[in-house]
Amino acid sequence: MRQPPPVETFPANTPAASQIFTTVLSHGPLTRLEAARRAGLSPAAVTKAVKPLIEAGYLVEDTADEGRPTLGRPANPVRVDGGRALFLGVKVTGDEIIAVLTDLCCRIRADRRLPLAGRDTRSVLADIARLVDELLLSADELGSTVQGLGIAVSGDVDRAEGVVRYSPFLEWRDVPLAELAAMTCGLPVTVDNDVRALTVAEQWFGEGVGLSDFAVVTVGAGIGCGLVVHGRVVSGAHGVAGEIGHVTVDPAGPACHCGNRGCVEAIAGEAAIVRQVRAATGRQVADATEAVALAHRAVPGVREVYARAGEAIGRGIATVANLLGPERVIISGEGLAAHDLFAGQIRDAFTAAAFGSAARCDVLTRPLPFEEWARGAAATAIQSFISSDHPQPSR
Amino acid sequence: MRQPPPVETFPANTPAASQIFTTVLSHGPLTRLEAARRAGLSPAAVTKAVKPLIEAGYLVEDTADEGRPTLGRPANPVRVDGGRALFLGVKVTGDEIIAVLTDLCCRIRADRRLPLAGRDTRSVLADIARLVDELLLSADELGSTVQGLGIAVSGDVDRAEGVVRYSPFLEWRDVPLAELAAMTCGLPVTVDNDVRALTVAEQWFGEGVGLSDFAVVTVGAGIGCGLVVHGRVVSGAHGVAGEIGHVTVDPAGPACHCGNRGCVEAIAGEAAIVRQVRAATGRQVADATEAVALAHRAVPGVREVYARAGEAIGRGIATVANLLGPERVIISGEGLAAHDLFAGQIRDAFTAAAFGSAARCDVLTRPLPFEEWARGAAATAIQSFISSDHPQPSR
DNA sequence: GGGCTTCTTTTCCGTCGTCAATAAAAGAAG
DNA sequence: CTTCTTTTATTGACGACGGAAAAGAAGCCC
Repeated sequence: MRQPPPVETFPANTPAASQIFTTVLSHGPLTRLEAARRAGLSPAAVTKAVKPLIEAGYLVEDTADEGRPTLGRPANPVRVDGGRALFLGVKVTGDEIIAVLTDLCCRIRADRRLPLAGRDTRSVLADIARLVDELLLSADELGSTVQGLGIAVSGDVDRAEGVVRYSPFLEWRDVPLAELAAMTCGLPVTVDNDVRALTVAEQWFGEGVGLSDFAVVTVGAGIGCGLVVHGRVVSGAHGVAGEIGHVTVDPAGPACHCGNRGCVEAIAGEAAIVRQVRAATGRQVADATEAVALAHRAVPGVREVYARAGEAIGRGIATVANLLGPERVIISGEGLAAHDLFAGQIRDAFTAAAFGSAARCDVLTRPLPFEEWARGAAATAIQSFISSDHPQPSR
Repeated sequence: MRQPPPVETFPANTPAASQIFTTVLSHGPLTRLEAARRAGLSPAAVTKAVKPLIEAGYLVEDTADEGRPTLGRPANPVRVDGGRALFLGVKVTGDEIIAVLTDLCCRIRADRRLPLAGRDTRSVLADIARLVDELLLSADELGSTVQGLGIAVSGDVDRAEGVVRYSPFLEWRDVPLAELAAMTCGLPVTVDNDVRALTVAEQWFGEGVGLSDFAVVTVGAGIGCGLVVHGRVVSGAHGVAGEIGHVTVDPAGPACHCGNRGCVEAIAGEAAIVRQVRAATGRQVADATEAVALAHRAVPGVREVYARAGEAIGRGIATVANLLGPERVIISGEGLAAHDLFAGQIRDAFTAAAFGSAARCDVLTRPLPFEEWARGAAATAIQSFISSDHPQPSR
């Protein structure tokens, strides 16, 4: 195994410094005055926080002198130097591992995929280590060092403890993944639920920037949901939240693997759609791609399946909006390949079922390449790095 | 109009002091060491925070020396002196006003009810003023002074601005109620949504004490829901949240006044139940009380109506649990008069529809006398008083 | 080159909370 | 009856942090 570089500590000890850095990270180049206003702090505090960050190379002065007002001393915006530090993000599914190398601004610099050799902890860890090694080489070529590794797993994950409590796809229970991976890779490791990781990425680097209340809904094999309330990602008292996939939208609907009937996932999940398309056409349909193709060829009955799926998703989103009143809902996921097939139904069902001001919620779709999941994992690593609450690799 | 007493300022300027006071308020008598542990502060901080609070009379040393361990210096617990300050809580419905006088510990000391003379702002304000005056007299008899007034109104309320954005029952739009009432009564006024006010009361003085994630579901004329996430009451980006009443539980269900079908409220709201009981029995049924009576007399078809209502409520609660993963759900409201008629169904439907760990959520029912709504309003006033973010009466 | 405006930095200061040492209040031991 | 032990509370020194205000800096305009 390659020896990873020594890990630095981030020179933002105080809450204010951390907050200012995050503000600049999310809102791009900012003058000190603007940063102060955005973070609700005094300009003096910004100067004090920024200085060590510039000295350490995490921030740089931006000499973009355009659109400057003609009067007064020119502003001196600062921005994050993305190349200053690199991070790894790994998404583990039931079949494969997707890994990305990102910079500090969470831009993807390299990526790798690897089919899963086996689902036992040992095998998965070995596969992760292999991809990590490859990406560490890419990092060397970029002339920067990797400061953390984020791993995203679907299921019940305790981020604080770095433990995968239960993963249905991997059939894992109480696996201390952060500790294990830290020992294997020699990097600080953050482990989180995949949808929450994606939500963090949206919150810091995507369409959730600056919003204190929003939701991310992922449409794919499952239907997931990440929630941000009061500016924080919701984890629930028992580590599980955002199970929009198992919100009942039709008590008379099809049975779901969860034991209930008419869950969103039982109508709009990938498996459910494939099953319904098969039933409607009487043809062999292997996967979602084929189902979409049939729909686009206007095979009778297929579009109706997607319409029903869109309706279920729209109702689910309306439920979230009615309960939490988010400012925005970001719909994402592999399932958006079929976007044109149900976008209208999502919108209609949402509008119909959203109550009062909840309808003012902004619903947008955002196509999501699969690497995005891994990028989410990297975002959690960046978050941990900045908050300096890294679980130290214990070896 | 009686001259109300001058308003004091609460001697807990620092966040830590405020937090320690709140901790003692919610958790009853606490030794300084315990309070420190609970609030996550040093014992020294507690001593410093407690001293001025004792001097000002808000805290008193409790000399309850029972169950003391036999060794070491005896602990010296402190508790809040409820009688030190009084508060008024007013709940305004479409028909009447309920007002309570509480002490600092939010114990009800006196209460009044008054049918609404009219629904226009002027008339309602006059009625509020009348009840406030009466209760200020009671306050004099108790030998303490009133430090704030809380008003709870159903609908879309902006607490920070003290404005009722929209109240369907009163047909109000953008009424600056806090300012108006402050001028009329000469007290600091806090205005909040009624369900949120009740949630605050549960959070500080009820079954939500010590929980960072829980929900309050009210069953009555409407079905409401207050949410606490990350220890804070959720208000939503547009001021509306917790609309569990308009979560769809059966797309084939009865039409709701909100324009949708199969909302929880359209099945389990008071009006819906009365309508269904009428249809099932063919009898004249005036209100919920009669409907409950019919059910208790085992009139055919009536119990089924309640069973359906319980199922709808249970599903709604399961939806909340699936999305937010609260630690507890507190079911409350006037509708609980029919508690025995649907408690079983609520529980069954919840268990069936709750996914994974969400089912570990603790669902409890809590009968709620109508004054409790007004007590919730008082709780918001207490909260404002302690946080010292009182909107000053501007006159 | 002053004057003006706006952004940034510096210096000083008050606040707050922790640390570590000390005091206090018992019962237990001798 | 004194001293020790144990636990709780208080004190005072200290350091960190962020704000206020004033000074400095860097342009444009005349």
